[in-house]
Amino acid sequence: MARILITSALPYINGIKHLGNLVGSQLPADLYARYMRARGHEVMFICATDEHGTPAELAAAKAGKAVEAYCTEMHAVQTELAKGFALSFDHYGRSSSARNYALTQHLAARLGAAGLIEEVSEKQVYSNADGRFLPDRYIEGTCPNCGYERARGDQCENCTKQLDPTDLINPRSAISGSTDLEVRDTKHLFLRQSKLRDTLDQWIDRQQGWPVLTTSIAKKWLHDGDGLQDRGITRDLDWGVPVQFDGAPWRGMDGKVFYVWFDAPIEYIAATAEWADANGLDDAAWRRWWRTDEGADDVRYVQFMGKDNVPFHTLSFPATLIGSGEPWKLVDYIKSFNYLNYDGGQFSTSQGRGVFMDQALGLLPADYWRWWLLSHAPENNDSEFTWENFQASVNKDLADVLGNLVSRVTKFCRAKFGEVVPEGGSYGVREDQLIQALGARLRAYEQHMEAMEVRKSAAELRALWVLGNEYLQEAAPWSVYKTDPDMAAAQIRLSLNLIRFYAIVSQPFIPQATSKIMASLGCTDWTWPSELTSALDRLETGHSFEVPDVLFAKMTDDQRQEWAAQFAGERRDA
RNA sequence: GGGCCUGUAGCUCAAUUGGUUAGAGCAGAGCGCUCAUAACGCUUUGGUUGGGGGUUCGAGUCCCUCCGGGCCUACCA
Repeated sequence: MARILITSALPYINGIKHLGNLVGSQLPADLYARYMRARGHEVMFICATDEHGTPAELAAAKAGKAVEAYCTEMHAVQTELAKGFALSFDHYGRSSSARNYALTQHLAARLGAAGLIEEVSEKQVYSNADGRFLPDRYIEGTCPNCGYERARGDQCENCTKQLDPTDLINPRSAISGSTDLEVRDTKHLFLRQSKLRDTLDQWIDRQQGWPVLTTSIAKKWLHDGDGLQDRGITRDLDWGVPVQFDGAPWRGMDGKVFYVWFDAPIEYIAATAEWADANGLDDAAWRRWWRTDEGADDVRYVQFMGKDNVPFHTLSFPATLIGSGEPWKLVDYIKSFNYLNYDGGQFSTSQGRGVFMDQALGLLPADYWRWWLLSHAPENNDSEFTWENFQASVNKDLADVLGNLVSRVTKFCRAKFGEVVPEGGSYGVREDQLIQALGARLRAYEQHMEAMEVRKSAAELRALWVLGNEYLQEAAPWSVYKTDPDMAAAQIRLSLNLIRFYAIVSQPFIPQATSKIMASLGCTDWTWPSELTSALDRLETGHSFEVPDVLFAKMTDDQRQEWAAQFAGERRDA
């Protein structure tokens, strides 16, 4: 039994996440966590809301709420949606927790003591009307290069030229539109990542089998231009972890907070501490996952994230942990994902384009979405959601191949033998062949799951389901029953056990439907079927069950058309 | 501009890293079955692997070039 620490990239607090966000981190992380638990490993699966930063403040202001209250509310909403999608976090924390404040400040102090923090004075644009400093991209104006009137302070979206906010003609606040802007001096802390460049480079080189997407992004940042740049880790904001605190190795940083990207990954650790607190456990309980000197040496740590998160997880966060000089557990494997597009364009939180988590659950049960998203996960390329593809996939895979198999077996049994595992007969050559075929495919499935090959795992799982239909067709118990009821009984006995087998191995993908199957079978033994022969004998003669309701109702053409139209534009309540 | 990824059947994707005749699912066609959610099974039609050139005994895979798609480029997160 191994110990596996799993973190999903933290969803940002400013609204409900769309399906692209979901499939990029939380959902595959959940798949892996569920699988590893099913295999009997000790798993710690951590996620949290990422609550700091300018967008959170603006979203709260837009909602007419104090930022803290807004975040509390949105955290509750996201927690419910996570439950709705059956995401099996051991803890779903908050980056605004007291634990994260303390740990962020602790690590910053350690970095300061190690000479890895530098104070830098900068000039930054301040908006009098908004009463805040503006990040570059929150300043709009006319591009000096192409004349585009809605160029942002960091880059012109029209001509793609890199800009400095002071380059803009007629600059204005993107928040209020105010032109009452001025350049002010402000002091910030920079993390001297450049001093750790070689250390990080060698650390990346030592990693085996990481996705190209992960390593290529890290290498690019390490070697592009002058190499890894130092990074500002503080901001002039109200909401966040205070930079000035007791014991801080710097002065004059009152009123500033740490940059959201500095404290967010630290929340992985802090959330584990929150987990311990929530369960009445002591510090040793969480430290054995994170401190290599306190038991984390044998932990395997896997992170899941979209590709936009990679630089922070391959460079900044490791720099923070390594630079602290303390024996924190570093990530062992980073599984990164490309983007999921929506019907010819990008999902967009700001534009309300695509299907969002709350809306999805309002249309269909979570398993439909889980299955489609995971079986089409954007592992090698960006992938695309279309309603046609979604309908075809879930109807065929879930309703026809799996759901209908459960239905035909249980209903046939009820009709001929009653709702009880029938006795009589014995397994023959055909049954042995089935068990052999199942074993081969199960091993392939296990290997893909271990390797976090999500799409391949889904394909292999589906192939396992197909074996059941093939067997049933060949065995034809409805026909055999007429001349040899005992043999038909044996065939159905195996088929009922086969359904249980499918429930167990499919659980990581479709936990809600598989729970229904197991409940119908009156079985609570979810032991992974490593020993196939005995696993397929688990439901014994005389064991009673109930025919389940239709597991997966099909998505109709009318629904598809209605939903495609409904989600063609922007969401109205955004 | 620079970097990375990518282009394979009508659609969505594979191809053990250069090795026999490029494979699956869906869609299409034909047959079978009648237990089942008009479900299932069997058979089958689809490919000059984006175009062109090169290396090699051998290229989907490596190199060059052109065309198309995507992402990143450090103050959104």
